[in-house]
Amino acid sequence: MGQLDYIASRSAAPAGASCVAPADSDDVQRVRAFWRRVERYPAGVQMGVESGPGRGRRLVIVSGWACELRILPDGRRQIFGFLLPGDVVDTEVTRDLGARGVMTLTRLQAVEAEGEAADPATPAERAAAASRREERLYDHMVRMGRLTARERVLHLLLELCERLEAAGLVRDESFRIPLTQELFADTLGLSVVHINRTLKALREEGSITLKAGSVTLHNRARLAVACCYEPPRPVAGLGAGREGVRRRTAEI
Amino acid sequence: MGQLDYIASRSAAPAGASCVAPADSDDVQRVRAFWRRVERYPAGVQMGVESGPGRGRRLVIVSGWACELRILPDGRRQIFGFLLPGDVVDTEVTRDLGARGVMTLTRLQAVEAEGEAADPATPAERAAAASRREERLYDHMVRMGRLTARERVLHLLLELCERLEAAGLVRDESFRIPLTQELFADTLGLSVVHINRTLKALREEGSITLKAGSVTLHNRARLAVACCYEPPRPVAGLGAGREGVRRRTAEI
DNA sequence: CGAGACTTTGACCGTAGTCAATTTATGTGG
DNA sequence: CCACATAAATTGACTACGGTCAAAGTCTCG
Repeated sequence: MGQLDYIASRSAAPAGASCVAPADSDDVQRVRAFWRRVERYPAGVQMGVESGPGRGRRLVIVSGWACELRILPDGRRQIFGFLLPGDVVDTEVTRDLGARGVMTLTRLQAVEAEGEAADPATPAERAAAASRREERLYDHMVRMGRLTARERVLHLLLELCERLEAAGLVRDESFRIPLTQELFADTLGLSVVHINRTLKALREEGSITLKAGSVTLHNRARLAVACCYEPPRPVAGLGAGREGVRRRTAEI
Repeated sequence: MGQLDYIASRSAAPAGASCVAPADSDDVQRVRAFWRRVERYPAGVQMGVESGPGRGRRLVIVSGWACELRILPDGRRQIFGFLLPGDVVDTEVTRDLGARGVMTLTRLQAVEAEGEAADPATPAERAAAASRREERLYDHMVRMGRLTARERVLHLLLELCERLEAAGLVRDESFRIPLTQELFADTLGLSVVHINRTLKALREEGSITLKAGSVTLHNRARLAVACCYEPPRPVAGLGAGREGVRRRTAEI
């Protein structure tokens, strides 16, 4: 992911900065090579359905959002999670149909991840990424199974903020969020109307600012407590005991 | 998993069958060797917390149930899924604390999976198992996010039936289920009281029989339709297109 | 038989869903 | 730059699914 980092830091440079470096420096060559490999997708399309030789690829998102989802036969829709810049879209698993689809939510730029050998990510890094991804699935289940509407929204926003921050896409606790309320609803297992009211309440109580596709979270620490959000553990860390185990596991 | 199969078919033999094979046959030796390796755990304990050299092991469940779960700071509990005979408990991931714990629900027997080399499961089989596991996580999200209480219960029962059937633990569409209503509730994101009423309704409408820790599903095909349950796809299978993609992905 | 865990039931409440109409973007073509 | 078309956001009125509280009934096990 060295190249992505490189590009990211580049584009993060102040817009007005003049670039007067020699046109054939190493950097310039690398950037050009990078952008030549970038693929573009429009918003609202399903990824990874080309069943040709292209399937089974691992794409790294450079910019834009996508989501993993399933649509039930009767039209109900469930979104499992979002794919943000820096995340890997595994087209292999994707074509696994009924189970899970991947859909772009915005225009998207992505580059194919190099093969195992050339991949700058170490096996340990890959494993860590997979582990974090799985943990996000668990978080999402907790959200839908045990949190109230208010908590669900906050919990999701905190996760997104955290991840976008890692991608350098958060400035002053605020970030762009290309989600309609319908997408929120299908993600959190709520109705659009209720999402609307919940957002309204959060705005009115001053917890968040949300307009024109940008969110600001006011006092993340407080919000995290309010919705049982725990930031992803650093790296290793040994497990602590947990209470609350019921004694008898009787029959039904 | 050849050994497990072997044992399973053994214990499935009619209870009254007399065993008069020579006491030192190959089979007998193998069975004895197998049972010598079996570890036993009581019900209601957290697995994989021993942080000694034992952690990071992969145990295959021989008999009994366990579940993966998380407990929130305020006591709310969410169960992510169940581990049944034949499933692998990955103690490695387990000690990853706050994220996910594994708790036995009954007395449990398990054997340590052999290392990569000696493991009779091919890499492809392992991958398939991992993929099926992930798919179950998606199923569970759909359950909690988009299904009604009635549907959630049916959907879960169908999944368990399917899996237990694969393990040879279903007879005449019925199987033993060591879950309290509280466990059901914490799995499906509902309250105990509501689980109770939902089960009552399902019983009264004749969809299921449920008593003394055994369930019978009446007309699985019909029930599957009633709750949008799709049995796990065979193996490969290419993805079909899916409709319902919204046009514009506007801002919030 | 008694204790504790589990199940069941009733009464009542509240969060979230549904339906439908209105308002506000966000485009798009002229 | 404006008019129109369409997607998205809002809002109100009403409903209902599911939660909470509390009490009583069952089942198991020591």
